[in-house]
Amino acid sequence: MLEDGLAPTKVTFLNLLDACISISSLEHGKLMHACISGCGLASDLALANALINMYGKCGSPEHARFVFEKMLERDVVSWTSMISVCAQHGLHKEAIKLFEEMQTKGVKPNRVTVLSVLGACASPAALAQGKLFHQYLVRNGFNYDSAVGNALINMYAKCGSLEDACSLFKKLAKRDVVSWNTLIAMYNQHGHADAALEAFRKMQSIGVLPDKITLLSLFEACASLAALEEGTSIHASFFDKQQLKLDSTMATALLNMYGKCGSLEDSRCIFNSLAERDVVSWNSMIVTYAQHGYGLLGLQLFSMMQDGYLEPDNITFIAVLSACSHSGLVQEGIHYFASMKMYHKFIPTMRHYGCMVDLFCRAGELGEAECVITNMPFEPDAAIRMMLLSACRLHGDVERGNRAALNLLELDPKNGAPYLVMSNLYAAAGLWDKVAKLSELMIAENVDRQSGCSIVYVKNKKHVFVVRDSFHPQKKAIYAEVERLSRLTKQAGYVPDLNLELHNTEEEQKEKLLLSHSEKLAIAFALISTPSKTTIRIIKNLRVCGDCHSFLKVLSKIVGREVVIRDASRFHHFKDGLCSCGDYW
DNA sequence: TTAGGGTTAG
Repeated sequence: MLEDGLAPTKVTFLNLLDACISISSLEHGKLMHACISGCGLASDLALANALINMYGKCGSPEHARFVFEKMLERDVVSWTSMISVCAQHGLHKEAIKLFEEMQTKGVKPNRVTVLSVLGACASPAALAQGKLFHQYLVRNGFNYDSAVGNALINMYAKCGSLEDACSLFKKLAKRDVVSWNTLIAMYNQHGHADAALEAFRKMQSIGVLPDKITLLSLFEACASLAALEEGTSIHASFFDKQQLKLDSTMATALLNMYGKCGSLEDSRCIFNSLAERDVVSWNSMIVTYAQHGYGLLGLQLFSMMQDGYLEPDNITFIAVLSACSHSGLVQEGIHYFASMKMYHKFIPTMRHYGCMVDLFCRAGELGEAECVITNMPFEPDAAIRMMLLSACRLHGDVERGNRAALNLLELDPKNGAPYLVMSNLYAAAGLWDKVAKLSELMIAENVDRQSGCSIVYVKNKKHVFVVRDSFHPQKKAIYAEVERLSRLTKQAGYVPDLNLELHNTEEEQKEKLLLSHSEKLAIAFALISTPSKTTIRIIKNLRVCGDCHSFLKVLSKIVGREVVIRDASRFHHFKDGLCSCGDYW
C-alpha cells in the first residue's frame, strides 16, 4: 500500500492495531504508534483509545497509561479503556481511582465502565473494594442490568466469597447462560467439580441450553473427577448430534479430559483429529504423555512441535520437564532446563524449579534436589518442600526428612501431611518411639489429617473406599473377594511387602492391614461389579502404595484385566503383569 | 474504539 503511494487513513490504523492485538505483538504495536504520530493522527480520539486498548492487550499497561496521560480530550471510552487495562493487569486500586477521577471530571460511567471495574475487583485482594463498589451499583441502579448481575457474581466468586456469589445468583431476576456458566466455573475453580456438574443438570432441567463455555467448564469438571462416562456422554450428546464445531480450545479441553480420565487413546485421537494445533494443544498432549509415563513420546512430540515452527511457551517447558521426571530421564531434564534458559531465553519460574526438584527426587538424587531448592531464586513453597519430604520417605533418608519436615511446619503448622510422612519414615526405619511421640504431637496440635481414599465409578455411580472400610453395603462380598485375590496373587508370585505396613504389629496382622488398603478394596469391588475383560479405573487421592502396586501388577495378569490408577501425581496402567510406569514413580 | 462466563502446568 505504501509502495503504491497510498496514504493510510484512520480506518487503516484501527484495523492494523486490531491485527497487533490478534498476534499479541507489542513490537508491531509500537511501530504502529510511531506511524500514527508520523502521519499527524496522534490527536485523533478514536485512535488514541484504540492505542490504549492495544497496549493493554499486548501486555504493556505502562504504555497504555502514557497514551492516556497525553490525551488532550478524553471521552467515556478513553476512561473505560484505561480502567479495562488496569483490570487485565490486576491493578484494582488504580481502576477504582480512575473510576472516581472520571466522575470528578464530569464524565458519566456507562454499563461497560462498571463491568470493567467489576473485572478489576475480581481477585481476593480486592474484596473490600468490590463490596463498596457493589453498594455504589445498587445506589445508582446498575444492578438491574443482567450483565452487571453476572459480573457481580463472578467478582464474589473470584474473591473467594462463595456464599455471597451463591446468594446473588439465587436473587437474580433472570438467569441466562452466562449466569450459569459463572456459577459452574466458580465451583470448578474452588475444587467443587461435583457441584459444577450438579449445577449443569439443574440448568438443563429448566431448559437453559449450554454454550461453548459451559461445555469447556464441564469437561474441566469431568477431568478433575476422572468421570470418564459422564465426560464421554457430554462429548457425544453435544458434538455428534448437535454439530457444535470442535475448535482448538474445545479440542484441548476434551483431550485433557480424556487424558485425566485415564484414556490416553481417546486423548491422542482428539489430538490427531485437530486441523490446527496451537501451543496449548501441544502442551496438553505432552503433559498427558508425561502423566501416563510415556516421557519419550512426550519429548518426541516436543521435537515435532518445533519442526512445525511453533514456538514453545513457558508451560511447554513445564510439560517437557515433567515428561523427563516421570520417566527417569534425568540427563535429558537437565539438558532441557539449560536450553530453555540459553536458547529460548526463558526465565525459569518457581514451577520450573519445582519440576527440577521433582526430577531429582524421583530419581533418588536427594542431594541434588536439596541443592536446587537452596540455590533457586525463590523462597520454596510448600509443594516443593513436600516433594523433598516424600522422596526422603521413599528413600529412607531420616536426617534430610527431618530438615524438610521442620521447614514445612514453619510454613503451615496445621498441615497434617508432613506429620504423616515423617511418621511413615520413622516407622519404616523402626523408630517406633518417635512414631508414638509424633502421634501425641498431632493430637496436641490438632492438625488436619488427609486420609487416603480410592474411588471407582460403576454405572456412573461413585464408590469411595478408605483403609479398613466398613461403610460399603457390599463389604462382606468385597472382603471375601480380597481374600480370594490374595490367595491367587500369592500363588502367582506376589509377596506382601510388610515393610510398607507402618504399624508396630505382628506380621500376620500387618498382612491383614495391607489387604485392607483402599486400592485393594476398590479393585475387589470393581471386579465383582463390572463385566469381565473391561478396563477398571481407580482414582486415588494420595500416591499409590508400593505393596498395592506389586499386587495390582500380578492381579492384572491373572484376571486378564487392564487396571488404570490415577494417583495424586500420575497414571499407572497395569496390564499383563506390568505397569506403564516401569516401577519408576 | 471500551464489556459479564472458558482450555494446558511441578
